[in-house]
Amino acid sequence: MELNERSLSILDAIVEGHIASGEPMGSRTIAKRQKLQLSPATVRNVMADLEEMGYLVSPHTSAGRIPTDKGYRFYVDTLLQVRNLSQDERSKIEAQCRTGNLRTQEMLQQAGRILSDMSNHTGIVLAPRFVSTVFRHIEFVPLSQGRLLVIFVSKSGVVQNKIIELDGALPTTQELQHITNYLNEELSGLTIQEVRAKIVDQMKQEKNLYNKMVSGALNFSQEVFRGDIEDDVIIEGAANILNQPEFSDRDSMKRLFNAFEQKSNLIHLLDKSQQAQGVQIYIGSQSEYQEFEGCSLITANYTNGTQSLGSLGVIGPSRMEYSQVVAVVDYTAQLVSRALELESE
Amino acid sequence: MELNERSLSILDAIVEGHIASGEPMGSRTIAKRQKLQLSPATVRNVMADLEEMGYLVSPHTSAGRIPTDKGYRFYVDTLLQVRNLSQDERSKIEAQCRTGNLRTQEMLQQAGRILSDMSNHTGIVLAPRFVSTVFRHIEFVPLSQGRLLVIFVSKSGVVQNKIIELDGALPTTQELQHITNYLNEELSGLTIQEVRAKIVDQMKQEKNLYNKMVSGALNFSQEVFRGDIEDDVIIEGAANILNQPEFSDRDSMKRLFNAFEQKSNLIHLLDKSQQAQGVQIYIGSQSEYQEFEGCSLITANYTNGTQSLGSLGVIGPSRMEYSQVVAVVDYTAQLVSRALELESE
DNA sequence: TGTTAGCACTCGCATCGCTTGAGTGCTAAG
DNA sequence: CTTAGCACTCAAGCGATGCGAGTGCTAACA
Repeated sequence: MELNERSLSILDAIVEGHIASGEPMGSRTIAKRQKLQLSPATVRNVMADLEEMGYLVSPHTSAGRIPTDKGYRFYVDTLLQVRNLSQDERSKIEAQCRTGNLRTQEMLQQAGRILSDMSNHTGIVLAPRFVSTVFRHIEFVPLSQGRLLVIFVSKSGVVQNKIIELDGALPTTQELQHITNYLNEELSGLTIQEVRAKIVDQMKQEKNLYNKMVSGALNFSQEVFRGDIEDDVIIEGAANILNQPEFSDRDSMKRLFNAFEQKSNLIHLLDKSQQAQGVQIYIGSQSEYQEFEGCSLITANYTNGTQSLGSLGVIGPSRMEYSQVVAVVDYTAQLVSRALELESE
Repeated sequence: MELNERSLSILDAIVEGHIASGEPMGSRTIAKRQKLQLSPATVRNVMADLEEMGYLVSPHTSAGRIPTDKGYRFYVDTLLQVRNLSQDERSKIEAQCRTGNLRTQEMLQQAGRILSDMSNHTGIVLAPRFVSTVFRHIEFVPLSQGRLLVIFVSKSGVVQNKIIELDGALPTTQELQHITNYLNEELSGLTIQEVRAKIVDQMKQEKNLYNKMVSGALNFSQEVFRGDIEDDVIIEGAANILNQPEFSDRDSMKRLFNAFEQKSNLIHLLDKSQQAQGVQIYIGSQSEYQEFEGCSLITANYTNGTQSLGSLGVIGPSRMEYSQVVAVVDYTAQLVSRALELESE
């Protein structure tokens, strides 16, 4: 079934009207604000069709219509006109985004705050995924009881650390120094993924050489780079959830806040979006996670010029001003990309 | 005005009853549950007195009485019987608190989660204050554009980093190596505060020596240790706020969540409690911050055996089971202290 | 003098019935 | 195909009412 010009225009008016007012839209209201002069009755007929096709529902018999998830989906895919940010808004974002000599982590946090402020929803940022960051520097600090603190620095200046526990003897300070030098020289400039591959590769080659020093270092390195460092999600403005009338019932609020605390599902979604180009929009249950029922998630990936590093976005009720939020997310992602590009020169 | 035995007992019953049920307590209810057999009328008389003295209020004419902040204060100071944790609860906390080879940061986060879970409120942990941690190790990683990444490791294994921007020339790799060695040898084992003092001290001494190498290093070090690294607050279970009927209105929820996001006031309170010994209880507006109206904060400091490092606690509505929460906070602080004690051996 | 029973009074809250108005679907005429 | 008209539905607001929990006061009692 095709949607003709008129249906599109009416659907558009309903979605935008509902986004603006929060109320169900009635035929009269739509008929009034419509350019093409139509009577309420006609609008009602079209609305009935749209409801049948699953784009609209009415919350109860004598109320107007509101968009379904499918309706929103169609709207953002087909009807949405992304507005341009005003000069004012741009410079506001830029001013906030002054990287100065912020650490990358702080810069990303700042980005999250901007997303939250400018959208009035919740801003989220997936920090550069550890396994795909470019390795710059490694350092070891012996702790007590055979435990070794390993500090990684990525090319973009993100610091991560973990503790490894050694069954055997702790390397001597000197050995450690050698290993540190070796790793810093050999592995700098590779991503963690590549580092892992390289270690395995070299272990094969060295196998028969019996170069004790190197093979010891390799064994040790494998230990160091094994296992995951948890990925970091930055969430800013979660309290804005409380402003949204759609989340007035405790349950959905609780669900959302739990999702924020658990993070794992959020990471999964953001990760998916990191692998895509440009702005992605996930709507309600289509995002496959129950927690996000009634929510939309607007994300974009950011890069260092060549490679996608992470993603950022906004989460809020399905009824949000997509036009505004998409623009903000897009622009913020661009700024972050630019900052990281400079950073990693 | 003195409170006699009977008044105390009645106040106690009112506070505990209200904590348990959430409802205002009427004279009949109290008269029933009372050991000393009294008629409702007598109880009413006493209640009227207690109200006059500011320990109770009635939300409206025909409702029972609820405790005021002053009432709660009196209750926790005088009447509260801290219950002992059951073996079950203890081992539950211990099991969760398994330090394993967690990093200190993770261990503290875990503690926050326990506090939240066991109390059904929000758990907060003030990580060891940076300026009073014992310095173990420092490392420099040059970044692009004259910026230098400085990584600090404290004795307890907490990693902090910051970026400094150098106006002048970046030291050469070799100079940096020297400075690193110098700092690691000279300063290891001091707190950051002491480090700062020592640098200033040495600068005075070296002033006339024209030992270029050392004075260069000192100048540089001063730069490195200048300024603050923000203190870290871990907040777990913020969503539990949503379970509390007392925060059902949007406003107070919003206030609280904003306080969580801003953190600064929370840090201030926790810091105060870090300097005290044992369990502290702040009630409602007595905590001097408006955001925490209607809230109580129960905290305890933790140590590494010799020195107070930070503090942790639970924040929730004034109407909370103090008896339970105080026990949990106390025990968790003990466990964390013990873990850090081992750590820093 | 302190305690208690009794009683009148207050007030929040839930319930019920009513009205109102927004909105719909259907039908028949243009 | 569009539109006017009409009967119908239903949420929401409003006022009246009754109920019950709880109080304060007074007078009687130990």
